[in-house]
Amino acid sequence: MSRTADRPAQGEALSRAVWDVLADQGLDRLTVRAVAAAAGCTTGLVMHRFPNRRALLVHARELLHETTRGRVEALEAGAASPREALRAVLRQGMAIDAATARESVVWTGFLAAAVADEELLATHRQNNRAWRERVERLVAAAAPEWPGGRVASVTLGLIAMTEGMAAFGAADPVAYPVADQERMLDDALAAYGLDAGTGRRGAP
Amino acid sequence: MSRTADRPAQGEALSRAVWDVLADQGLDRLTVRAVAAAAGCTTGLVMHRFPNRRALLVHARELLHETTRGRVEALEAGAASPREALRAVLRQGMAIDAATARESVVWTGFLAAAVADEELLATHRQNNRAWRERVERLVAAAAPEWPGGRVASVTLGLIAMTEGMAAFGAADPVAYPVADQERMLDDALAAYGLDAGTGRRGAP
DNA sequence: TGATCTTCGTAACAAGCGTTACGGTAACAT
DNA sequence: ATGTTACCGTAACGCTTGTTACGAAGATCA
Repeated sequence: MSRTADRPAQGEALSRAVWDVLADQGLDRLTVRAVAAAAGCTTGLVMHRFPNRRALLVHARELLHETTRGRVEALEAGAASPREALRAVLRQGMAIDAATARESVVWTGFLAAAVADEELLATHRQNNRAWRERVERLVAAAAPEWPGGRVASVTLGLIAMTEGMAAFGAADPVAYPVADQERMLDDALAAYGLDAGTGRRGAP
Repeated sequence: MSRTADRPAQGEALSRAVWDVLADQGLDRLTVRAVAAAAGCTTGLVMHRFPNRRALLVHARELLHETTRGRVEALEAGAASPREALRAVLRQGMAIDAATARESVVWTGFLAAAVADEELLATHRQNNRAWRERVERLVAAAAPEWPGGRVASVTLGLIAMTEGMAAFGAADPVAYPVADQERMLDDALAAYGLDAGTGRRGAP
């Protein structure tokens, strides 16, 4: 990287470098030197843009949050019905392509790192609760006649299921192909009475 | 630890030390010195019992596998019916007490470490596939009339759900109390037609 | 064109890591 | 009681890490 190309492109390259190292080397290998090597620069530039190593972590954490949030909101806005919106949002939470599989790996890494890091743990809880509330709104819109208790329980089942599936699929894509993941989701939605085909629960 | 107390007790204390460090300090803090400090000895003893750091990891990994396998087999053997066996086995996979929550933390740590460790990744896939096959047998026994495709899909939904629930519950026990986890599991089993109350699917 | 300032590469530091080698001490056999 | 053996604490090595300080090179403006 030459001297002073342009700031935003450099910042983006650095973000991608952080993301790359985190995704295919793990969180404990996210060293300043590894990020510099992935970005094609030296540690001087990295330490000039980030005050310390922790700033790299929180930056990647925000990157993960913004990426998923943007995709989820686009899917939610572009869905034809509440039930299709619910399905699309849950689907992107699994490991259905290279991007989501990488996100699952990074997410798992942050979850593991949150054990010994109070700040990462706090942001995890905040994002996770926001995610649950979002899916709860989608479930409530997909089944307006349900009482709150059922909405909460079904939401919990769905987000836990997709989260676990993302972990499984990312760690063993051969054993958990995309078609199996999608069938699992559709079967679960149908079992809960949330399949898009039938308009309301119990209707033919 | 005094000199030459007795070998098995010392080995067990060392195993517990490895487990403790792993559970409440994370995998990247699992250093030889940290294990020695947790066991109340020096690094000399640790390096005498384990050839290198990796041996600590594989030891803890086997410990995790043996612990869960023993508990699962005991629950399966002591269950009154196939459906109760299924429920009991799935229930222990969530974060329902201090022990299972710790196991979930350790499991997440190993999953995150498997990103950059081919051997850990291989053992993860092996254990995970064995786990899926076990639950598939339980589901098939709980619903003998189901075709294989439905057994596989429902099994996948159940193991993904409990795995994600374990991760959520371990990271945020306040937001995911045990009662909510159990209700989620029971609601899911009922939605799939696997609740213990009704003998067979659709029967009153 | 030359002064100045921002930008970033280079180099070094202390700290912590895995690992190894060595010496001392407890246990055991005779 | 004494020699032998196995066990384990001590200390050091080389390596990697985060972090800091310094200097050079290009951009900016007069």
